[in-house]
Amino acid sequence: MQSHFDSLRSELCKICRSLLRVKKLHALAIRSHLSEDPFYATQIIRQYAANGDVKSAHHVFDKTPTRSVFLWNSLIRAYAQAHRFRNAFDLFNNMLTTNTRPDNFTYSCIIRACSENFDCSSLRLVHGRALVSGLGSDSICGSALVTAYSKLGLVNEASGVFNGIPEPDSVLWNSLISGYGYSGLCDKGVQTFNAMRRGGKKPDGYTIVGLLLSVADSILLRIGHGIHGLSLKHGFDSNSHVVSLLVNMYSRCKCMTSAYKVFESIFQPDLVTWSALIAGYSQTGDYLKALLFFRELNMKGEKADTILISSVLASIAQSANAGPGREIHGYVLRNGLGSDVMVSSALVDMYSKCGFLHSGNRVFELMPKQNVISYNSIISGLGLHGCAFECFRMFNKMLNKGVVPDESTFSALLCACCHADLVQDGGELFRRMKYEFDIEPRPEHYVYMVKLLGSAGELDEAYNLIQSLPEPVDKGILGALLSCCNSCGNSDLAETIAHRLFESNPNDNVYRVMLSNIYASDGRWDDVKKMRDNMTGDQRKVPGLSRIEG
DNA sequence: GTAGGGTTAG
Repeated sequence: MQSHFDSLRSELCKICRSLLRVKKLHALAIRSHLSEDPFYATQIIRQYAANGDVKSAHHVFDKTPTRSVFLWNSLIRAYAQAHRFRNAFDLFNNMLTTNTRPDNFTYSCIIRACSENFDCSSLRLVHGRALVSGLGSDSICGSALVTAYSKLGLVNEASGVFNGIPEPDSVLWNSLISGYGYSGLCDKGVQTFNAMRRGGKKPDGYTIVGLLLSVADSILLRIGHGIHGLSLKHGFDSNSHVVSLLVNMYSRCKCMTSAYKVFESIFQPDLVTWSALIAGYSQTGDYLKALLFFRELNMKGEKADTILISSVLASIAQSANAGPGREIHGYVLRNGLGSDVMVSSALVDMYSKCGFLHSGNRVFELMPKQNVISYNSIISGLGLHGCAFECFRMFNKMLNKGVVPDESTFSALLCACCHADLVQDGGELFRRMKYEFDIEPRPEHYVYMVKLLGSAGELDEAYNLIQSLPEPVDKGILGALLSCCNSCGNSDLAETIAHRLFESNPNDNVYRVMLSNIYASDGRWDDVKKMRDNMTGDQRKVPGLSRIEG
């Protein structure tokens, strides 16, 4: 405990020393009559901003009578980096009323702020102003625009900006490649990369990262291998961004052997790379390895941060063994991370999935501020424990607090209705989701509705719901109805649904097994045999193993 | 001006 306080005190001292240095520098500039010089004032603003003291930075700005474009840019950037977007925009608007014209760096800073604030209309407005100012073919402004549009999901607009710039530099090429990466457009990314090479531009670490971003499925593993080869060829394998993304790419492709090989090849992996490996094991279901590597990291004396702790808690939730979760909860409290919304939400989920709903509830109630994810975690936990009416109360509390529900909130609520067989409540929530909250139902919402209707014996209603959907209907939704036909003993409807599933999933024997079971319960043994004879491949089941940890 | 890890949806 003592060493923990020592380390906190040392961190605090470092911050104070750094801020003290800036204040001393500022005082010195005042004494030397340099504080009103825009050059020195800009440097001091930057130093205050780097130490998180935007108020003092603004004070220096106010006291500087001659305001250069650098001075304006430094304060706008200070506000943008502190996520105080309103202040940054106001300052930008004030700047427009002065004789100091914003330059390409002012625009790029404010463009980035628009995308970080998910403010598409302001982005378009700023883009228009940049064009009027004659910055339409400026690479610096252009790369910020390409990135901003891509991050808001408007990749076509991003490529429009790119095409408007006659001689793109490497940064602009990289911005477009990353834009396709964020959008999951792997082919487009590779095409742009080839065009970049034809244009005589050399790839760098940013290029490789941009390309790797879209490789998120094992179908694309061949392309991932190719990009990996390219990064080795160009010597980017020691670039920490490239390395962590390679680990992440192999994890997303469910190829943990390769992910580990990359990790193992690095001399000193940083926290992000450790985190990518641990999250990879966690997300591919290998929670034991995830925990093992978390312990190894701790043994090295490295400090885990909130992102890493959240990943590890997700692993523990899968393991359904609260012991290590409690240990990590202790670590969280000792390190003052208990007020972090991401960590607390992961704790709520971990406790409820490990069977300790009360502990999860307590963490939830002690959170200084809850967001949509924390509410989703507690609603899901309550639903999992069969407390449907508690879920509804929590949902109302969430609405009263002004927290806007999302798709996952309704997944958790509908799931709770399924657990408690509340058909009418489920139907009402499904309607509210669509019409009151304007959320388009996703396949899992239909799965819950079909399960709800089916388990209440309302198979026709469930079938009508499916018939209202455009083709191709998700196999999970059809599978849910097939399963309900089994419990209700409706073999006619089961045949119709099963044949739709056979057509779209000819190699998936699970639906043949389901239909044959329905035939069996009807005593239609000839049909059972036919169905079993139609199966492909090896049908032997691997025996399951269970374990309970005390 | 461009790049990396994250919590909920059983």
